[in-house]
Amino acid sequence: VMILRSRFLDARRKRRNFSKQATEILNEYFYSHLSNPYPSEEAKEELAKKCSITVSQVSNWFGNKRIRYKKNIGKFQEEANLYAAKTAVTAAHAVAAAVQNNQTNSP
Amino acid sequence: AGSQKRAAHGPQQPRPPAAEFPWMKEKKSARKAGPAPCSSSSSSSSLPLPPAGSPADPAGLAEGGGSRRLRTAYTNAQLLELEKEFHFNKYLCRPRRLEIAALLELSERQVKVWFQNRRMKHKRQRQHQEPAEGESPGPG
DNA sequence: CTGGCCGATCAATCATAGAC
DNA sequence: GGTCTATGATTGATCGGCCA
Repeated sequence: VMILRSRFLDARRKRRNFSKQATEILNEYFYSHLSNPYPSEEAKEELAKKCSITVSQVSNWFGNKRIRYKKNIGKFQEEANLYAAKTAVTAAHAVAAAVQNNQTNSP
Repeated sequence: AGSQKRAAHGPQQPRPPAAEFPWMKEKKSARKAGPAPCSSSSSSSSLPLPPAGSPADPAGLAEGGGSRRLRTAYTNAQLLELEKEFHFNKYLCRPRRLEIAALLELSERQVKVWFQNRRMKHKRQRQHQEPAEGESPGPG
């Protein structure tokens, strides 16, 4: 019975999935930073802007994504493959830049 | 000494990092949660009595390092009292906390945590209210 | 050294949207 | 119309840093 549902005041009553474009952007970031998928406050703001959602929603998305990913890595293999391929190109550029930076900055 | 990831050079290996990074390991051991608010005249379950829903009672087997304490589902009455107090002051002093804890049969720690989380939520709600003034629940 | 607060995060759960 | 999964939001509780 919905008698004391009590939750009738929560916002999660009616939620809507993010746009395909937003999910794409978030996933791209997530899988391109799989070694440390913890965007900074600034990065969150940037993502929020690009996805047309709030910073809190970005935080929620990453929080859910991290937990669900590690709880079922196998389930995300396909997705990981998909975005890994997409980010592979970008990664190559990043590596190149890193090498350049590494040479000019040796420990 | 940089922490470069061990990326195998497999041109024909579109295999994802599949590697398990530190963040994938579980954290927050989450040990205790209900240290019993030392109730003298209470032989019944000191734990937050489960509502009609009865969200299970795994607390029974929550001992020995390794067990995960489930999130305590506070009752409507407890939340009501906590919110009432929060409306009165956003911060609690120790004496007051003691009272609330005893009254709701919660530990001081739980009351403290509840207020902290509440304050954070309060702050968050202001963020979506200040930037935009036109707010209408719109029953539809 | 102790204790409270803040900010971020975790982990479980709620409630709904979507697939079948 | 109903079940099962995917997904966003909520929230009790923890971790680390800061400060008196």
